[in-house]
Amino acid sequence: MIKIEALRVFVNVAENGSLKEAAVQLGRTQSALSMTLKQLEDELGRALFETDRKRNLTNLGEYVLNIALEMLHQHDQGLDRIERYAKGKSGRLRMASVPSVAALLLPKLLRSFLLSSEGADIDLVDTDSVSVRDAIVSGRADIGIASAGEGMEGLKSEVLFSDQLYVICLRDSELASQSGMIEYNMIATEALIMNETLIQLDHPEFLEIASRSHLKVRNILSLLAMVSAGAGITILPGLAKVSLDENLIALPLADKNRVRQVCLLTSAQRTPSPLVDQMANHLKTHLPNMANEKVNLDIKI
Amino acid sequence: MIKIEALRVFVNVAENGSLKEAAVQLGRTQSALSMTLKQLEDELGRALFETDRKRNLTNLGEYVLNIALEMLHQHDQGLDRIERYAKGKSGRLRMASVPSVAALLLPKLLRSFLLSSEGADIDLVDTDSVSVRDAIVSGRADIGIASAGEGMEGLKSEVLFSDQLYVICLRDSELASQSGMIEYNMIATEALIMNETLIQLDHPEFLEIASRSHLKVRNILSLLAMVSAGAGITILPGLAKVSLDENLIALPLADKNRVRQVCLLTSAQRTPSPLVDQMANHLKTHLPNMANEKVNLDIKI
DNA sequence: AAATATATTTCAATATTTCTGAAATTATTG
DNA sequence: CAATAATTTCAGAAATATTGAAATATATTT
Repeated sequence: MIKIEALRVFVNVAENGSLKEAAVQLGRTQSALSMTLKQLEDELGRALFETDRKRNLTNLGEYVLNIALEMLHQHDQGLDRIERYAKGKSGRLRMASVPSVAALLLPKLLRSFLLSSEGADIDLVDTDSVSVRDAIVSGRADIGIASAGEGMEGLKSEVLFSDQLYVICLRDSELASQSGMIEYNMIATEALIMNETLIQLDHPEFLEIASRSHLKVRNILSLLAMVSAGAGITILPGLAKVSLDENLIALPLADKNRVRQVCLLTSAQRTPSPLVDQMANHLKTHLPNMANEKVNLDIKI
Repeated sequence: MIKIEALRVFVNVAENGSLKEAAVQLGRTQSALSMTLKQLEDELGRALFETDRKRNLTNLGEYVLNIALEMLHQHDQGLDRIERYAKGKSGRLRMASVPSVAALLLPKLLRSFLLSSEGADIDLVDTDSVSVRDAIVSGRADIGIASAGEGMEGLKSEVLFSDQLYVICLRDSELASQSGMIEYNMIATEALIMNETLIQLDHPEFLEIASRSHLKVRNILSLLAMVSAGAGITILPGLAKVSLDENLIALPLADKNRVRQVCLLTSAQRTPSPLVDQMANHLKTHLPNMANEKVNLDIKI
């Protein structure tokens, strides 16, 4: 059986025109190469070189050189593809993320990820947490970033970071003049504009306030515009408040138990592709710090 | 280092969904395959199958299966091409032959040769012996069939068969009524039409006769037409006389020493391609018999 | 053309890799 | 949960590949 390594030896010797040189390059003895070539010639039934000096190829040698070059190229390329894929450096990765993370943290994170993995294709979709979970369960996405929630059927979830909640109101409002954390009773009389994050909040006092709200806005820009226009106040996770209008202010909520848990989601059924693992690790090691930096940086402003 | 044989094992196991089956097909023990796969997974750093039962592939397994199938196909095809070429079953072969052999013997011979060697391309050119030799020396042809002659510089030559010479004359001529072999003195008074073969004839008596000839015709059909028309007689090798006109007859020449030697010619410089060797062997084993059959068959008619 | 230098092959010992058979372990199925 | 089937593990055996030294062959120089 002709071995690919024998062809590699032959190509090397043929291109060097000498066993000696090839032996150095391949890190083997002359005699090892000599025997390999002999065996190859035996298997072909004819000589590959005109004399035992390896300067000139026979007709067969020329032919084998051509084919072998092609074979080795294809072979090495195939192995490279397999190895890159196995190391999570190539492949297709479909991500789904809530908008705040997608907009504020992922751009920088994905840039660094793509630098280390030439050949990876990433599709990023941003939607609300429910849709993110659904995308993972149904197989439309490989990896998700969303707040913790019910319906964890078939999902593997891991907390990436916790996001403190803030009350967003007009800078010149009465509420803004309060010092310290905001207790629920302090916003009991305010008009609360609901949003997706708040649906998870289950503190009894809050539920009471929420039940009196008649406005729910999904899109963050619209939500903040509403607050700017004096339509009421809202509550948002720290990340979502990074670029507030001049006339708005974010006041930390006193209830430290009710925070948004931002989770990494993957399918519990299928084994992750190497690229998914790679990305999961990348997210787990970098996202928490990035989130903290982002939120703290903003607080100081 | 990932070995091609490990990929072959993997593909076989993945397609069978079981080690047991694959072990039978590959003629190896289960444990051998198990170890090969383990080693492959170690090299990739991750599992190829979901469990140790080989029914379901991981994401990586699927990917490797696809690439490996392609790699194995290319590899096996490459080896096949090399082996076919080495065995003289493929390649390009340029032949040059004198017309008599090309027209009477080669059709059948090439047909049988091509049957045993799918993938061989043959170019056949027919010209006179001098041009055949030139084509070989100059590298325009790989193998030649021509009568022996001077200018053997750079040529390797081997006699394939000897061709008895015949006098060709009108059936109702005076010469035709002679019984037995034809001696030179019997044609001394005839008008001799020269042709390429006769240039090699160096018997003194013949040279004398030839010196009185004023007509040389190269093309055999024209030559025979001349004789038919009563322009004179000529002398041809046995092979050339296989399909004489009704009104012509071939009489064997008495001078047994002056025969046409039909030779196999190859270059003495370059090593022959496997296909050249193959064809040379084919010619050496089959042409002599075919030539005899052809000539004898004709004599009985 | 002999002498010297260079390259390759050969050979037997050794190292490495691969394979096997039996026992142990792990999944699957009724 | 037992019974069966499949796979893994392990140590020894077999097959392959590699080495170093000597022999042989080929180039170069004088």
